[in-house]
Amino acid sequence: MFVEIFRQTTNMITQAIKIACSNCNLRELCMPLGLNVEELTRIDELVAARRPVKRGTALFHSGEKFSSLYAIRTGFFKTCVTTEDGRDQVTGFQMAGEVIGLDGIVNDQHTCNAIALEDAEVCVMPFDRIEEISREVNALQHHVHKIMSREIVREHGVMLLLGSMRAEERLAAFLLNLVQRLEARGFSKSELVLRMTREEIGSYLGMKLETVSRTFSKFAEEGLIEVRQRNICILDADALKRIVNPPQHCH
Amino acid sequence: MFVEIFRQTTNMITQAIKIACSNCNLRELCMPLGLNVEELTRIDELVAARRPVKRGTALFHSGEKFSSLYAIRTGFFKTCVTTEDGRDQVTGFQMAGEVIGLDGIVNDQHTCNAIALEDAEVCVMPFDRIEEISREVNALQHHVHKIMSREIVREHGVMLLLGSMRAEERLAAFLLNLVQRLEARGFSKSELVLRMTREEIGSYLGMKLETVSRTFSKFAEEGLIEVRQRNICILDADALKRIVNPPQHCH
DNA sequence: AACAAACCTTGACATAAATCAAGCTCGTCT
DNA sequence: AGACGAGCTTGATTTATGTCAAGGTTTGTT
Repeated sequence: MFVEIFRQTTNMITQAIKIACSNCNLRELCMPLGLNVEELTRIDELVAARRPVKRGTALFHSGEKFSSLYAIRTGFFKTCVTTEDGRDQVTGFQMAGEVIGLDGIVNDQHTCNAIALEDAEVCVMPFDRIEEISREVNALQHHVHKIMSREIVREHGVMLLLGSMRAEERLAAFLLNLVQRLEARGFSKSELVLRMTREEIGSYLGMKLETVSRTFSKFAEEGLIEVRQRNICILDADALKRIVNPPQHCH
Repeated sequence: MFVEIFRQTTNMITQAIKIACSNCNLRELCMPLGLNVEELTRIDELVAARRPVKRGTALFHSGEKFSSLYAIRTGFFKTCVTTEDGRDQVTGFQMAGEVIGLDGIVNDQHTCNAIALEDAEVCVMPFDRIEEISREVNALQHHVHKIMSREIVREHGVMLLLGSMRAEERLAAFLLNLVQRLEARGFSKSELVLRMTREEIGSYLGMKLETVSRTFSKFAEEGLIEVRQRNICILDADALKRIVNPPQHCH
């Protein structure tokens, strides 16, 4: 009996601690900075629940009713859109601290699928609650706007990549972007483990998996990277940067 | 003296009428629906000014400080991003009732250029005012979120197009999208005048201007459209749709 | 341990689109 | 009116990437 109560109590405490953004080490990634205590308390009400997502399963599907945004706590996701005729386009890869589900707001239903590429956990933030608290906490309001604007700008970058770069440039840009985001999360800036297949990379970058593979091999031959399956080691980041942004000729 | 006062008075009235969203025939395109009188009054405070933009000139440039969103009243814009090495990517074409400038929110400066493709006029909506009124008018708050979400979803569509479609499919999708938006504004669903060059279309669709031109010619030969310079007449919209979404085989 | 299923790599060949080049059309400026 | 320039079309050729195919590696399962 006593043991049971103890267990319940610690569970409740654990829950309370687990759910609170104010205690979350990812807070600086998904929440606004410089909040006072009162505002922090309000923010803690944002997250209704945590939800685990098993590798290979969907956090949400295209067509599903939209109700919440999700902040990734752990794990790695891809989002992809599918056409009627079965074409599939990966629209992004998301990691801890990033927010997904923004596509669902406009028509109150999701327009893409979010698939976990490894076992993951997300914070479920009901959107009506976000809007409610946004009205009171200005910093949150602006933060939401920034997150959406950031996604728009990111997609501009992808359009540039897809619309005007060649395969090598795309893959170099992709790798640099990944390590840069991983570095911001405290990981190495030279070693990384790809969580996605060559085919998923290819879909994102608008090229076939064989071309992805060949381009990896080419980079490896040239000594820019080391490839062992999904383990990539970046040996010459500057060279990759030069591939993305060829230095100008002065004529 | 009397004449002067009269002139000033009518000017003020004209200004008041011109500026008010509540009197604007585009309101249903850029503003939320179903507002009460009180809310409408608040909304009218959103637009600080009208601003004319001459053909070929920029509404804003990449790098410029962000302060406002712009609702297009008349005219036609393109937005484009430029890389250090001079590559240029058109990220969108915008027409009356659409809102531009969302890219500037995240870093407080614009990340793309907005160029008028014909003489235009925009409503200047200072963003801090938008945020302020959003806190009071829930419908506006949600509307802003929807506009941003819509842009994200639109860009997903462009990524699909750039990442997985062939030249003909891209151009067909482009034409169908244009007439669909024009139709929503009361224009013909079969005739349209392109406001942009073949090169700008090509930049948007990730292909060269020659390929755009050839593909137009091919569609014309096949009787799907009629092309006379920038005047396009859509003769067989269904065929264009079939190009974008090839009908499924039943195996 | 053996096997299967994904996933990845590499080669040979095919092709869509880019590039290069020439000439045309239309609007506009002198 | 004539000339110029921007924009467009079309042809010939090249090239980057896709396609098809075979075999290799890793991981997970019975």
